[in-house]
Amino acid sequence: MTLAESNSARADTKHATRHFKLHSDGLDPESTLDGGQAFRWWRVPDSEDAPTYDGVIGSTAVRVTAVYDSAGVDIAVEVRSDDAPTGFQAIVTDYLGIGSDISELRSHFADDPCIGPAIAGFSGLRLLRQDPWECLVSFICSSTSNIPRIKLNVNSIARELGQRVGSGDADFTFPAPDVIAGTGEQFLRDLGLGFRAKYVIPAAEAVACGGLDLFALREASYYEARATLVRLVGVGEKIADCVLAFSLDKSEAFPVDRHIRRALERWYGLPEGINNSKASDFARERFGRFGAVAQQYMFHRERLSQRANWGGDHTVHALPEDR
DNA sequence: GTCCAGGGTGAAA
DNA sequence: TTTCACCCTGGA
Repeated sequence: MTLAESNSARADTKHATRHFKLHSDGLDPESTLDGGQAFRWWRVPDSEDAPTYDGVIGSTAVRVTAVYDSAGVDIAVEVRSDDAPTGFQAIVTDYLGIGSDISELRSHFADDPCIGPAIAGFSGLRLLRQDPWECLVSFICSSTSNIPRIKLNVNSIARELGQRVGSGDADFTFPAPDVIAGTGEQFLRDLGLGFRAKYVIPAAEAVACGGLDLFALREASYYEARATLVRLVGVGEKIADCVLAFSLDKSEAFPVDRHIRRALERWYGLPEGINNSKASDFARERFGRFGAVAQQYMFHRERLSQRANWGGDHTVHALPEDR
């Protein structure tokens, strides 16, 4: 759903349910919402017992909590905006990737040297289905950056140019392409985007004028969609693959960055120094339509292995267990 | 305080 | 195919 659609839907209902639960089959909010797919989710302080995140989906501010009950882990959603669009429960379900069958990934790759142990010990990581425009800008911002800074940049854009939809510090919509296009490169530089500012503006103009229809890429083939995205200045294969995987339904996309390349070299014997494009080809060949989710498990594992308290033996024992 | 790495890309060599 | 500049923030 586009921002415009969600805004018009919003006018229809003023009385959406403010609290609801979703059967998520064990979704883990931390790794899914704050694991590097999306950059506008914030951990609610002191929520160790029930990991809780605040964020905005479309034009609605929400609070997402992992609930542990007798039926297993489930997800509780609280609407923090004044109202929510019709069918908001379905919108959240869609956004969170609930319904994707993780058991199929397990059965196919249980014996995989890298992600086998990861999915055996930890099945809560899901692929989000984000808004393509926000996703595109987020990953343009990711170039030679780090996750804290990407979050800073993307949230600065929302705070300065989006509409307020809640009382929290980060409760803003992500601004539409024409709004961003109307500001200019210097404005984004002043927000701290650095050289990435000169990539965001042309992308915003292309989407705003209709020259680039991001939603149409959901219907296109993987290679066709990737070729389209890569035409944007500042969007190479890695960033295109992230947008394709996290917002455009391309489950075979396999973004390769320095971490993933290192993992592929270590676990699958790829020659050291192989270029990212070839590494991505190898992974797509190996993982097929599970590429995108496999890459997330790989990325998650690499991140954990770098944290001191997770040790460095890279075994299943170094991974968090299902609760 | 300094130093350095960080979910890359595009242009030049 | 390889090398380098591009911005600048957070953490060591």
